[in-house]
Amino acid sequence: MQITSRFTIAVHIITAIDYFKGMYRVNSEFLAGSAGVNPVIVRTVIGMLREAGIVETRRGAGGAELKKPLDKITFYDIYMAVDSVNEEEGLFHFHEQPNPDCPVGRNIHKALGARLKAVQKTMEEEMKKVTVDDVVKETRRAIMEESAQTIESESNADIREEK
Amino acid sequence: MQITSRFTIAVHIITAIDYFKGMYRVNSEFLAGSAGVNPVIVRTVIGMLREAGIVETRRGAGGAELKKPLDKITFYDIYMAVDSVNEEEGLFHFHEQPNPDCPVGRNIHKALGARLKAVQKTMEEEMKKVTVDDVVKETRRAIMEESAQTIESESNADIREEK
DNA sequence: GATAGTTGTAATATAACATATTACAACTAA
DNA sequence: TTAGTTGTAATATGTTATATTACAACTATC
Repeated sequence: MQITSRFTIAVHIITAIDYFKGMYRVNSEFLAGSAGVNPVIVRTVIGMLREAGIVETRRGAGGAELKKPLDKITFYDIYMAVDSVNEEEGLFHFHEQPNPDCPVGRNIHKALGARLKAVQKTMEEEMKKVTVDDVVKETRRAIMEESAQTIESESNADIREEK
Repeated sequence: MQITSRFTIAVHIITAIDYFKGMYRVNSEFLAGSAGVNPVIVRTVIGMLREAGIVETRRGAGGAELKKPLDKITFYDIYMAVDSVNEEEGLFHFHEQPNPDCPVGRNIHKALGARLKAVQKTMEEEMKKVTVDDVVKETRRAIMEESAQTIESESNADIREEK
């Protein structure tokens, strides 16, 4: 099982909001086109990012913009914002009915649960060390290299642009 | 989304195999009763643990036993054995159709994927540090405390036993 | 202030996947 | 030979994520 794609969609959205700001009206339709998902999903994810104070949106006119500098938005912030993992249940799925009539069944949960929580914590701490800025910078670099190659190959000027 | 309960079931099974060895015939039915899951699930999980060289089973007579000492079985071993996370796809679910006509859409995957893989790696390294022995020891301690309390309270001798 | 375009959200549908269940052939200890 | 068990396939059920449809609330702009 995997952590919801809302997480990677959120990172994509934030990156795109930053990249296209000023160039396009960055609304849910536009972002949905970039990420290849449904506009309603984008609105849902953006709604969650808004509640977390990461983006700002406007009805009517449309368009989203960032409320925090990229290097202050960690993977953990996003992970929490989009409810990547159920708060109560945690990352690991427990089998729910260990037999209370069995000594192992009624006593393992505590020992196991504590250790799984610790593993999850380790992962989350690691996510605090990564920011969207890291992704944006590398993505921008990749885009530049891409166009550099196009020029290098002296092919022609049909540089593809997003619609 | 969560990591499959096969993982916690596997830890439970290994713990129970150790705890009840010699006392009961530890077959899939018995273990299913302890963990509160279907016997076929137990057989499936045990099958995966067998392929990983962690347990041994016998047809006919039934019963499973451990092939490795508890302190040599790490959470990571089990996590890998029961395919907790899809080998190719990883822990994080990527939105699969980022728009190739969009510079962000066709360039973000690499930067984002590398960082998610690193996070996953951190988690897995942490899982290598925990062994089933840790869980078994604490569970045994809990069981002892439990019966100590029963004696302490001088209630009576109706110490519950697994069926 | 009417209009056109957008967000926020509910309701529902579809798809994907995990777990449960049924069934039975292969096997083994006694 | 028998009784009991494993291994596994096939199928059912349940749960969750994502997609889709629909529309009221809202806002910039003409």
